[in-house]
Amino acid sequence: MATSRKRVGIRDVAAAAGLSITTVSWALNGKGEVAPGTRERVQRVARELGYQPNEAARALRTGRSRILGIAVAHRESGPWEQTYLPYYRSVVAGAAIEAVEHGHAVAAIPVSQARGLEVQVPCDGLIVIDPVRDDPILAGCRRRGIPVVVDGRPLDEGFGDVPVVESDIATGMRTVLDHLRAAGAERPALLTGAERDAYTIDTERLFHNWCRRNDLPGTVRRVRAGESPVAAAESLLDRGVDAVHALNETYGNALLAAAGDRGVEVPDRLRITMMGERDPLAPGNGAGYLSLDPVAIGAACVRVLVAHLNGRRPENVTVPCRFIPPGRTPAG
Amino acid sequence: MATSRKRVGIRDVAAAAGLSITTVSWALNGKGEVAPGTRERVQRVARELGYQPNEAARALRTGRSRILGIAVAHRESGPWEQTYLPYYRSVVAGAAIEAVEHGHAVAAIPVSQARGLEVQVPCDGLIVIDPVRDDPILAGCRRRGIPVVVDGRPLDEGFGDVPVVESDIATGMRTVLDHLRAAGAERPALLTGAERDAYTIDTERLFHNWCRRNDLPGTVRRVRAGESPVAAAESLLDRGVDAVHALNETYGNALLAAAGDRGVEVPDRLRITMMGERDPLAPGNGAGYLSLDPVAIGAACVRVLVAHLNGRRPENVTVPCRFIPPGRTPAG
DNA sequence: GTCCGATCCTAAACCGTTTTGGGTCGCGGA
DNA sequence: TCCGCGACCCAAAACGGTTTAGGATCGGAC
Repeated sequence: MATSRKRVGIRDVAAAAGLSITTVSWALNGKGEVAPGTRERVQRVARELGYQPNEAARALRTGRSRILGIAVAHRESGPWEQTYLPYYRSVVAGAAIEAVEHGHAVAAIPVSQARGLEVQVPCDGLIVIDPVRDDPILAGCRRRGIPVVVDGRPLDEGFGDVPVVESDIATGMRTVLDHLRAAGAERPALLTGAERDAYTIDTERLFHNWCRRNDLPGTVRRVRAGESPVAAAESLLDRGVDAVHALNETYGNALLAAAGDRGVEVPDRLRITMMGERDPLAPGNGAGYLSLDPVAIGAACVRVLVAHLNGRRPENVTVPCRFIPPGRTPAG
Repeated sequence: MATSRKRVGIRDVAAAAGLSITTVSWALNGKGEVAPGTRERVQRVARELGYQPNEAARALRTGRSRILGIAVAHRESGPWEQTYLPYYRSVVAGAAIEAVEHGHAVAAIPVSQARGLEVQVPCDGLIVIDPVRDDPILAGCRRRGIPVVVDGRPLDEGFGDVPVVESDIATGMRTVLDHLRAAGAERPALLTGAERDAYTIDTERLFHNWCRRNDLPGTVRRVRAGESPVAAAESLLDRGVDAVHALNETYGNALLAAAGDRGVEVPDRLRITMMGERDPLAPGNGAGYLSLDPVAIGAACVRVLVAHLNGRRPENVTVPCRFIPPGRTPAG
């Protein structure tokens, strides 16, 4: 073993087969005109020598690295990790699985608020999740001319040409709120956050509109920065609401905890729904879940990006949410 | 806008600055001897021109792509998705966050049982999760001479030299079982699976040993292939056990469901623990969790791999598990 | 016999960097 | 004056593939 220190390159294969490197390249990649017998022989020799093409060289020449970058925010603090990180993970997983169908791999590239992409890697296109205002990544990609798709409505003007993959939270919110109402809600509430991102703003707006349309009083409680979500949940329950939708799983769990503390039965006396992932097979906890279906979103991003790479005109996509109604409560 | 169709390369910067490309490369990368004023000027020109180096070319020349591959299994079927996929996601997330500290990105590369890596990308090293017997990926990496680290004991002989990152389930299982005993268990049981992988085998062995050491009768129930986990859980409860540890979250959830069905209170009349992730902030469901801490494992894999890349002798690492004791049950 | 197209193959250019091995210049010491 | 030396910079050679442009061979049609 350890036949030689150097890696075996296409030249070695050509020499061993007594052919030119062009012919070897053609034979292995199925291009050009090569006699069937020759092709077969080349493949056998390559296999015997254990030849593996240098992907960097190939990427340089062809301009394609077969890598799709996905910019994942890299904050470690507090509630963020509870709510967004799981989302990102699932998007990456969905993207990775879809990408392989198109011959690509997915590279998770951490980004920081300040510097944008933390590390430069060769990639054919980039998926940007939740772009921020004046997003340095979008600007960078535009400069470098690499195709982008964003998940979540971009806040900046001037990026009207980048394709967008979005969750259909309009329909999702309607489903959830209709569910709450059908379950008997008369005083619905929303437990939301102080952050003014597109998702929060949209959720609040949809809640307001739904309440107005249904002629119901809508209570909105924002968890202030630094405030304990459980405390906020308790103060909300004090206001006599009978159904609450939570912006994310952190807030939803806070509601469940607050309800548990004061012995309010879920979902019989208090209906709770929240945005978040939930394993449908896990024992129910009385709450309903509206899942953004991040795996589907990741997959959709990849499809749009690959279409873009292949020169097809990319189109915006909306991904339906999944509603998981409350299951049976555990332990009786 | 659209000043030119071609991307701006280092030659353009050199021309604009009236220097050679060598000097530009040195100025931008902080190598060689360049007059401070010149360096500054180059940086300014490069910024003005929006120069971004071609990473593929750089990777070809330097032999480093700054990408760490992570081979994630890509099966979609049944219980696998419930238990292993979340684990992989978290490993990838942990690896990505750690990798950026070392200037690398992490590429998730799906693998198939048959073909091994599904797509070839340039990467400096590879993390292989749960290597299988006669693993084609390990063999491929050995041929190509690219560094590997595996998570989970490799089953093959002949790979004694690849560094291993492992969960310390020996200590973890002791913690869990000691917890069950302290909570009053007298007839402990293990709900395990039919798969004969290293993790299952080890878990069963550790359970047996612990029971023998503690002079307690140990009941083992394997969920057969195709059998419903809930049915298996019920048949186990029929045997009069008072504490059960489950191999994974699927089985643990089945136990919770079975207990709920027959009105057995958890954890008062039946103690349940399981391997699996659990958000410590989520409302408790009465079960204890032993987390493999996949985020920490991903991070450890990256550290070991980077050490390997930098020529340091890589060492095996064991990552402690995290035990999350049962929280309060929801809704009272 | 010559011309032609089909078929198989080759030499060389190319992709955009990094790195090697000097080259030039000005200055101080012998 | 000449040499050595440090500081600064440059031309050209890698890196390892893919692709282009073209050369050789051969059978068949005229």
